[in-house]
Amino acid sequence: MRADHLTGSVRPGRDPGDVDEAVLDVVESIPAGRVSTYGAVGRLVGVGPRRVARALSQGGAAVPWHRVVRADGSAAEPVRARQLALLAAEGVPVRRQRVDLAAVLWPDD
DNA sequence: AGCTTGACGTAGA
DNA sequence: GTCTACGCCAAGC
Repeated sequence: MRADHLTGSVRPGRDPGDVDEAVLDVVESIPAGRVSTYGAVGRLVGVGPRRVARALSQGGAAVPWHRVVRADGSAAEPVRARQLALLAAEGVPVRRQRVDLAAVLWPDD
């Protein structure tokens, strides 16, 4: 349980921590060799894409964050080079710094 | 309290 | 095909 000691208490339904947890859980479930997008993950979890990005920048170290790219297949700038390298190492088709989402987008089936 | 920033997305030029 | 503008939503100052 979350002891929200001081900060404006918790509201029923979804605590921020739970949302982040849900996002990380989805990202963790992305199969190797497949790639998803911030928007797709956000849709599965029920939050906006920026919330997904925020969650990854925060606790992405614990999940395969490199399997999440932008809607157009490009990688976020702060991690661009590293992400593309990791994806290429998994056999993900990358064309001129953009992932071929048509081939590896998850979920798609 | 308001303003700025950010691992985004979509639409229009 | 690329670039710009605007919307979203939460965190940080």
